[in-house]
This record gives sequence, structure tokens and C-alpha cells, in this order.
Amino acid sequence: MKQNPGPRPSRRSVSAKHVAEAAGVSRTAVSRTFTPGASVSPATRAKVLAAAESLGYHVNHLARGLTRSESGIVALIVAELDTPFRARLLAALTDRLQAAGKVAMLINTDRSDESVEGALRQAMSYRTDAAIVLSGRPDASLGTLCARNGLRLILINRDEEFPHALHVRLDDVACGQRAFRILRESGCVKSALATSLSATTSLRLRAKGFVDAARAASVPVVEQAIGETSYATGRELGIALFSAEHPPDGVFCTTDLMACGLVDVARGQFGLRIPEDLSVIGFDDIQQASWENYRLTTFSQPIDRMCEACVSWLDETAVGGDAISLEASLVLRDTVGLHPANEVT
Amino acid sequence: MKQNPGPRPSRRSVSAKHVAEAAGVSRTAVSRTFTPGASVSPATRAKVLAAAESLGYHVNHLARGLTRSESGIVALIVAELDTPFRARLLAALTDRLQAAGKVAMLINTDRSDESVEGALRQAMSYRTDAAIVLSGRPDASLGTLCARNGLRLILINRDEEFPHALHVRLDDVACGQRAFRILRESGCVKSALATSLSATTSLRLRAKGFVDAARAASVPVVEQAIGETSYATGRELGIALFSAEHPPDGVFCTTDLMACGLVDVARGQFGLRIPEDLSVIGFDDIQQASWENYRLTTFSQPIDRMCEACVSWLDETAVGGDAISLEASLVLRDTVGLHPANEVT
DNA sequence: CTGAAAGCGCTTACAG
DNA sequence: CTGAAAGCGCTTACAG
Repeated sequence: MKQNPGPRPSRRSVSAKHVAEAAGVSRTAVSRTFTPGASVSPATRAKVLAAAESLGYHVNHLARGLTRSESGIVALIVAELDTPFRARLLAALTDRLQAAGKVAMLINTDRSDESVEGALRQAMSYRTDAAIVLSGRPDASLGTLCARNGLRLILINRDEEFPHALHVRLDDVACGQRAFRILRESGCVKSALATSLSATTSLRLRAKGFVDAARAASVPVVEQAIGETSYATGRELGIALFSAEHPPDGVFCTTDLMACGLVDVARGQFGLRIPEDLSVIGFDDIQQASWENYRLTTFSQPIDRMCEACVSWLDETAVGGDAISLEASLVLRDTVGLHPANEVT
Repeated sequence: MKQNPGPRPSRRSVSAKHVAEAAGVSRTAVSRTFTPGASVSPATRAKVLAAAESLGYHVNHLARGLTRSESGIVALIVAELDTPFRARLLAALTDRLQAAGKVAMLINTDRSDESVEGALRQAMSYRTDAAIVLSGRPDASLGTLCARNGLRLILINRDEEFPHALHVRLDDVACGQRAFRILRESGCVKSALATSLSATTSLRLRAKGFVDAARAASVPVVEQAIGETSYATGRELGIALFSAEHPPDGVFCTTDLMACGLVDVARGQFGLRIPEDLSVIGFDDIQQASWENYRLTTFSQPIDRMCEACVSWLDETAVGGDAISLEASLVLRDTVGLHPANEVT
């Protein structure tokens, strides 16, 4: 009856039954051997382990997930993951998740508009324990759906409020304000804000902080917004800004990627010296920001603490929502004239 | 008997049974409604769909995977995914896989030495349909283990030979040779090879091609290898090379990341003009290679074709192994003196 | 400590 | 086209 050669090639792999037979114990014993904390005598445990090893047995996590209703999978929902900052966050998250005994499922939402919803549905289908949303603007109506399917939600740097979700946010407004102050303290006479048109919450908040601070100080500020968030946009922003009649001598870019483009065009096409003629502040502290050609003064997102927050919330059994706000830290490099040692607070 | 409030909070989500009850049909009917090509009458189909929608039902892919013994998951095994090229490959792969109806599980192997094995075991535990290895040097002994558990293997740019696996490789040697020829044709008198000490297959092969070509042409060539594959290493390579008594006037970097570092140091610390005083060729065509500050002449890996190869092999039912070799294409930008229009072949 | 039995949610022949 | 039944591989009370 065994070894029934069924119609299809049957790519079933070795299961607990095989191991149990080989070890001369029950399937239950096998299960217990691979369940931390379950009670098995050292003797049977040894037999099981030996049989498992020689057969190449691996607990089927699909089946385990089915019975325990906990898959161990966490979905990471992200767009444009080949962007320096995204990639770094993703790497850190995956790493941290693995260390916590979870495994990451990666869902790319670049294609369509409704793709965050699609991604969430995908996550539900695989009964992922949680989904971490790094991109897009999920519709709040999805909250109920997720709750009903036991999918816990974490939103990173997103605006929308979800009932039982964890919201991890940054003090973007404060950073924007600080950027303005730094530029001013370092002697800039005319500051500008350079940002993209893809109005992500984070970018908008940074911009808002900057502009508000200027307004509060009764200093006029140039605002320039173009295209999507990219290096190319940074160049265009620079061109627009520096070919103006009265070009700025200090600019805050809401993203390092744009700052790099702006720096390149400032030097290459307008012959500006940095920081002598122009001060620049970026955001994200991507790897390129520390490259010798840029040495960008920028804000660093506390990636480790963000990951930590996610993982420890996932560990909690309580289903309550939460919102935590983290501080970005200033990284002083060479694109701002005077180092604002005595920056006014 | 229903609604039994069990001991634990029971985070079970809505199942086919619930839908069947709500729609007044059998579970089988529900299953068929969500199985493309199964035969259901339009009437019951509609009832099921309506019930599913209002209940927020999603087929449990864990259970489906269990019965079909095909999870739809493909494991991506990778290290240093926050490196420009890796991130791009990863993004493309995930995207392509999704388009083919699969979903990616991301396994980061940065930590330990044996982590490729650990990653593979993880993949087996989740009964992933296949694993794509982008990093590390998997031990060939794992081949049997994978085969026994029905895990199909794809190795990208890896050296080792696995029995039933698909090997996707690049013509690295040819590129190395071509790099030498280009440098020579463009008038370089003294060429150098700049590479890292982390002897990845790809890098080694590119280096070999370059050096072999020089040898064949009876031209002496400087070989410099330092540290790990990074921007910082590129700078060190530049320092070593350009502070020599007879510095080279043409260098082939086995990676764009290193090329960027080398270019920055060449200009910033040695005052070299590019391409007037120095020609540079990189590899990978990462985003930064096209940035205005670099405009690197480099080789572009055919990422789309690589992804295509993976996906179409996965579609095949045959279990045979295969090895395909793809060509990288030259991207001419501004770091090589004369454009080698009449490059000798 | 150990095993037989029930159940997780699905699919797949098997009858009708 | 439709449903009852068996089975995928695991875990978890339940007895012993």
C-alpha cells in the first residue's frame, strides 16, 4: 500500500511519517522532537534526530502554520526597493526579522495603483503573521479586512491611521525646522527648499517643517518641487534654482538622492563651490552621502531602532495599536559652511 | 456547536467552510470557484463570490500548498542586498516572479558562514518551489538534500556545479578581455586591473579575462587587489595605483562601486582628469554609474534576460539541470578617452 | 514520557 | 455541474 506510485511524479518530500517509521516511534514523537519545550525522552529524541538526519527531514512549515495558525512569515510591502534608502531598510528589516525567528516575504508594489491592497491580500492568503508597509498609501478600509483575517499591520513612515496597527514615524517636521536653522546659522542669506512632486508624507512633513521655520523667522524661502524622487530630479531642481535671477545660497533637499543630483549640477553646470558658494542639506544618509564627492550633511534615519520597534511589537501578544515617533540624527559633513556648533534651539 | 469560543483567542481567519455556509453550497464548490479552470456553474460561482467578498475570504495558500505540494513561493537567497547591483537584481527578480504568479521569500545570509545551507533548509521547510541563490558558495553536498525535498535550485553567477540546477552565468572572461582591448585602442599605454580580495567567481573571471588579454598582447599589466568589494576599497585601490612611480593611465575595475571610489580619489587626491589623463572602465552599470559626476563606461548585466531565464525554467516541468550563459553589453559613457569605434576584435 | 485520534483548510478523484 | 470523503503533514489535547 505504501510507495503507491500515483499518477503524477509526486514531488512530495520526506515527512514525519517516514521519520517515525524509520525511527520506530510515533509521529507524535517526531513532532515533539522538533517542538522546543515538548517532552521527549533523550532516547527517543536521539532516535528521531538520527532518522531525520539520514532522511533529510525538515518540518513542513506550511503544515505547522496551518495547525498553529501562525506561519512565521512577515510580509514586507515595498515599492522601488532598488533605491539606496529602501534597500538598506529592507536589508535591516529582513536581518532583524530572521534573528527573531521570522522569515520575510517580499512583495513589490511598483506596478499598479491598487497594488498595496493586492499585496495585503497576498499577505493574507499566505497567512503571514504580519505585514510591514513601507510604501504606498493603503486605504484605511483595508484595516477591517486585515483585522478579520488576523493580519497584524505595521506602517512605516505612513500618514494614514489604522485601528490596530503599529505606526512607526519620524520627527520629519522637526528635522525640516532644524535644517532651516542650520542653514541660517551657517550664514546663508537665501534658502531654498528642493523636493519632489510625489507627495509622500515624509517628504511633505520635512518640507513643511522647513517652510514653517522660515515663516516663523520671517525669512522668505524659495520652494521648488519637480517630478519624482530621484537623482535626475535633483539635477532639474538645481537647474531651476540656480538659473534664477537671485539663486539661493543654501538648499534643503528632502532626500539625499535629490541632493546628490543637485550638488552635481551646481558644481558641474554652474561652477558653484560647496560649501563656499552653496550649502546643501539632505535626508536619509544613504551610502552615497558619505562618498568623497558629496560628503553630504544630512539626517540619518534610526533604522536599527525602527527595526527594533517592529520586532518587539510583533513579540507582544496584545493586539493593541500603537504609534511611536523616532528621532532622526544630524550627520555633519562638508556641505554646510559653518558648522553650527552654536546652533540656536 | 458552531462558534465554539475555544480556549485561546483563536486568530483563525475566515475559511471556505464559512463561505460555503453563507452561500449555501458545499466547500468543494467554494474551492472550485477559486481554482482557475474548475467547473462551476455561473450561478453558484456568483453566490460564492458574493459570500466570499462580504466575509473577506482569502484562499489559504498554506493549506493549498499542502495539498498541491506546490507553495507558489520562491526563495531568494542573498547577501548584502543593500548594494546597488544586488538591490536592482532583487527588485527585478521579485517583480518578474510576481508577474509569473509566484511570491518571493527573502533570505538574508549576511551573518554566518554556513548561512547558505541554513537558508536552503529554511526554503525546504517552507516547501518553496525553488530557491534562487545570488550569493555565497553553497556546498555541492546540499544538492542531494534539495533534490530529495523537491527543491529546485537556480544559481546566478555562481561557480559550483549542481546536478539538477539551473546555472545562469555571464561571459565575464570575454568582458575582461574586451575591457583590455578598449583601453588599449583608446590609447592607454599602461593599464591596470583593480579588484577586491573577496574572490567571487564573477570578479575573478573578469580579472582573468583582462589579464589574459594583456598577456596575449604581450603587454605588462599592473594588478591590484585590496579588501572587500566596496566604494572604500575603490579609493584605496586608486591610492595604491596612483601613488606608484609609474601610475597607470587606464584601469579596469571589476565593479562599478569600486570604480566610483577610484574615480573620486583620482580626481580629488591626484588631480587626474578623466578621461584625458586616465581612462576607467567599470562593471554592472549601477545607477551611480550614470550619475553626472561619474558617467562611467561600463558593462551592463542583462538583468531582464537573467530574470526571464529563471522564470521560464521554473515553468518547465522537466527536472533537468541546465546552464545558460548570457552576454553583458558595453555601455559607452565618458570615462574612456577615444571611443573605440574601430575596436579590434 | 508516549501514542491514537481529531482537526487545521484546502484539493482531488469518485460518484452522481 | 455538484457534493461527500479521503488525504496533504502537522500539532494538540486526551488518555495512559
